[in-house]
Amino acid sequence: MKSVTLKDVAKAAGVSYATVSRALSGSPQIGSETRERIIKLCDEMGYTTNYVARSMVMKKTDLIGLVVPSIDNQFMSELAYYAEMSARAHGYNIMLCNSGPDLKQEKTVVKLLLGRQVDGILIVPQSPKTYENIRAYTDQVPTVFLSENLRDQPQSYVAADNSRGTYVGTKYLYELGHRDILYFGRRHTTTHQLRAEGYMRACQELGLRQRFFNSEFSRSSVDNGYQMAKDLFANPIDYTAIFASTDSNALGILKAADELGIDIPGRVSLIGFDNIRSTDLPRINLTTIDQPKREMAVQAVDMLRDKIENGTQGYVHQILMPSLIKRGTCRALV
Amino acid sequence: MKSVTLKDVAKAAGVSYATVSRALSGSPQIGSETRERIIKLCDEMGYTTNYVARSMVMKKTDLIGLVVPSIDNQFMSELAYYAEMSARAHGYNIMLCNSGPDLKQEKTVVKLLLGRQVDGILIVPQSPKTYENIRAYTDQVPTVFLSENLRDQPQSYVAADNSRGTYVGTKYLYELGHRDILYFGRRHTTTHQLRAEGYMRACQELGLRQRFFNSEFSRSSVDNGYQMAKDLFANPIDYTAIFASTDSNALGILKAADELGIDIPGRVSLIGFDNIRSTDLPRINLTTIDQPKREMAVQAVDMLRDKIENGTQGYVHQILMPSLIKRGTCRALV
DNA sequence: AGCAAAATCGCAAACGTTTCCGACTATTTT
DNA sequence: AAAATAGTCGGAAACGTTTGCGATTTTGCT
Repeated sequence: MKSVTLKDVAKAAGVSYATVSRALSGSPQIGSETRERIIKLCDEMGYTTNYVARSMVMKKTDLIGLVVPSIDNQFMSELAYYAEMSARAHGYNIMLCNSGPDLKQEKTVVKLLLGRQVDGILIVPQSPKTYENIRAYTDQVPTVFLSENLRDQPQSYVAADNSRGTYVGTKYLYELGHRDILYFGRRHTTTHQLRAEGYMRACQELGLRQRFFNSEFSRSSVDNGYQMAKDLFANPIDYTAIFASTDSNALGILKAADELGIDIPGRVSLIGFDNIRSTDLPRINLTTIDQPKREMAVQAVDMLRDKIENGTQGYVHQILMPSLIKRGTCRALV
Repeated sequence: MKSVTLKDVAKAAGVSYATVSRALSGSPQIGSETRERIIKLCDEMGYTTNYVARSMVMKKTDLIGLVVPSIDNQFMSELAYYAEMSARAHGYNIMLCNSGPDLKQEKTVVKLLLGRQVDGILIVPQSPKTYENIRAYTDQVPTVFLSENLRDQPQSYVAADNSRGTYVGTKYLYELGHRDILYFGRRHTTTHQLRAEGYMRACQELGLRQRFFNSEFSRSSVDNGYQMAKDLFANPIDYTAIFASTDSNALGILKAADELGIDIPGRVSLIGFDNIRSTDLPRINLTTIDQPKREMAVQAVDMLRDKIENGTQGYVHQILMPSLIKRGTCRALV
């Protein structure tokens, strides 16, 4: 359990440990024969540099704190995957924290991350209140928000163009012949406001009536989508398509519809948003709007690296293009 | 960006920084009035203890390395969720690494984690070769394997009783009236050997013929399940049920069957293994064997904590009970 | 009131690394 | 041949914390 230190190999090599450090770091300030001798000795002795000691003097941990509401969630775990891969490719490691359901825990974990001396924080906010919740810390360490649109708030973030997503989605529905499109979902976060706005803009251009069915729940899960959809379907169905603000909600709608014998897409077409993995499953085959999760994640770590390594100060907002994924839950009307 | 240190609050309080340290750590070796005064001063000044400096002297980082093949995977992200929650509840943070597709990357990341001085490593192996692959490191730091059954190898692990899972699954199928049950899946890891064994044992007890259809792929995804299933269904269907060694494979089978017009569960019943989230989706509703992911994760970090904190040496094998989840893809034969 | 004991606090070492600066050697220049 | 220069290397400080030990003060007891 006791690991070999610089001092150990220095003693073995008969040099000072400053020399060993220089040999490893590739400093020009050292002879090439001694360097090679030391390097060989290092891996013979199984030396690996102690990053916590290194971090101490370098005042840099090469650590990025990644905080997500819950990693147990297809959307976030996909983001996390790409973020970790990209971060590690650039020499960073990821410290993962679930910010859980409440704001208190979210604040707790970013405080923890600060104590860990992370070089930067990548956070996908759990609620619109997150910005205020952790604002006291965001000026202590480079921070970028991920996936949530903060509009023009003074905070760097990368998100999909949510408004455009719903816009092209309802246009697609229109082209399929749909004239009565219901928008299903909450509008409590900026992201979801934008999604609703994209729908509204398309409706205006197309001369369509705007119809909303709002979920009052703050968390978007298939369960509450299901509950809401049962309420929805208790009323007469005077629309031919539903735009769900979220794939999870769309899945809930699908479940309710199946139970009630409402044919999708026969009776009503359905389109979701996010393109989480589950939408591509057999029998589900949900038409949806893709958020470019890979791009979002790598852009976010690039942005963060820029702040960390170059000390870039201002706030940059990166908006990525979503794309329509045509699958099986939208029917063309004759 | 410059954070306040012990020395800063010591100066402000007019005491030595040793005193401040003791005040925070709750040492009895300090007056209660000075303690409270210092503590108040600390959060006035926004002091948070620097964990890297602390780790340096304590020779303990309170860090657990979590390495998974890819966090982008429902099964692993669920494990990761519970592991992080449980770890943090006990004062540990999680350093997340994807071990990627190849053994080289897996070895690389555990070496990295060693350099990071993590107190322990939690690893869900990417292949049966993982044990050999990282054995050089597992005696340098407490390590527990997660989800993969290592049989009686000298390595602590926690896994589900895979053999029992398939055993009760095929018994269930039998009770439903099925007499021709095909086992679908690879058998290259110990875990999958055990699953196959459970099936075989049940078949022997029940007097059933054993039928196998093996996937030669090493990775279990819905895509290769789909490819294999298309091959399978090219042959005559002389069985009434399929036991898929994995939910992912089961999903692939479902896809192939739907395309070919083979009714599930009308023509053939289907049961999976793992109980990943997707199996509970509408229209999928896959009958499956649940791995108790939450229990597995918390038991794994408990085991790791025991090694870390108590220096427990030996190898302990924790086998958790799976359970049958009856859903809609298994039909009773009249 | 005097002394032992307990309580409280400061000093300084230590953890393992990086890097500035100075010292020493070998090489080149005048 | 002497001096300047370049090339190598070691000494030591520094990063921010914890903690053993000693010093000082306060308390308790007779």
